[in-house]
Amino acid sequence: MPELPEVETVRRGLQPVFEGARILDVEQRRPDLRYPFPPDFARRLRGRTVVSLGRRAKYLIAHLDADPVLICHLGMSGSFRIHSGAAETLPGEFHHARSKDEAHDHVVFHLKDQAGETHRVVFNDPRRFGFMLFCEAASLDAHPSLAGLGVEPTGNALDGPLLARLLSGRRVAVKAALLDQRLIAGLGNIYVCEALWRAGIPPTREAGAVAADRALCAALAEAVRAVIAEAIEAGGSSLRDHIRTDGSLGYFQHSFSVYDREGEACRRPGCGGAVSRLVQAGRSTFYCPSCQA
DNA sequence: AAGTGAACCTGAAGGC
DNA sequence: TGCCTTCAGGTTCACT
Repeated sequence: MPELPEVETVRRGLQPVFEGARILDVEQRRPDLRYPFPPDFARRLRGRTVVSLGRRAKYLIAHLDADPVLICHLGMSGSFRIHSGAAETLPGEFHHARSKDEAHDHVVFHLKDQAGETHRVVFNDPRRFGFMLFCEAASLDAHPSLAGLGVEPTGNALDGPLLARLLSGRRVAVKAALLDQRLIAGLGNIYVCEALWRAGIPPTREAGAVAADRALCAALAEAVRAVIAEAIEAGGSSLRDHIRTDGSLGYFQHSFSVYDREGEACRRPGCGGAVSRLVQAGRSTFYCPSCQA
């Protein structure tokens, strides 16, 4: 699912419920997701207070009042739902068949916020590519999941000259380079396609060739930052099962220019081309052969 | 070393 | 209706 804008949308949705809240209890309903849960997962979280909920690339990072730090990744299909207020129906209480969706509710956090309100935060992940890990606060930056990550495409850090340095000398297609989390951290298949379209760059062009063109690098850096900023502003996209923490849908999908639009008209004014699909490194690339040439 | 493809897992969608 | 194949937002690992 989730690329950086979706993870940031989730973070913003969870923040008011998590930050300052005490973790009353954690239900861990299976031994593993993508990886096994850490030993004593629920026990180590119980009683902790959440100091802050941050994000690095596509990782959510919950800092607690004492070790450990909780690192969470949504994988392809992970999502959080918040149920606030008084005790609700417990699963099975009325002998309702558990819905198919509920079968993928893998973790439930029981929280009490500073105002004394209680919340249940449910992590659901049908494909189970998501994961939750612990890390000691002192060694967070050295954690294997985080240590190699590149620059965030938010803010102003990613500009033309930096992008040129990142792409310089690389023989891979620029599409693959933009997906490489060691270079830019947080881009995924959708927003890479969108950014390349905005900048008018063919996805198959060698990364090093883009690096050699200063104007092109400036345009691509600007396109990456703009598409990410706009998607965050719009509350993330909504593909299939991606939902925000309140259950509403992100709507950036309505402004996709090329992603999942194979055969449809290019949206660049005056272009007149049609969106094509090709496969690079096993993943679909959507682009306009007319204006990305 | 860098780059490609498979694997992880479930569900949705399309063809017949 | 069902059975089959293909495909999906990500990451990691095993190969060339």
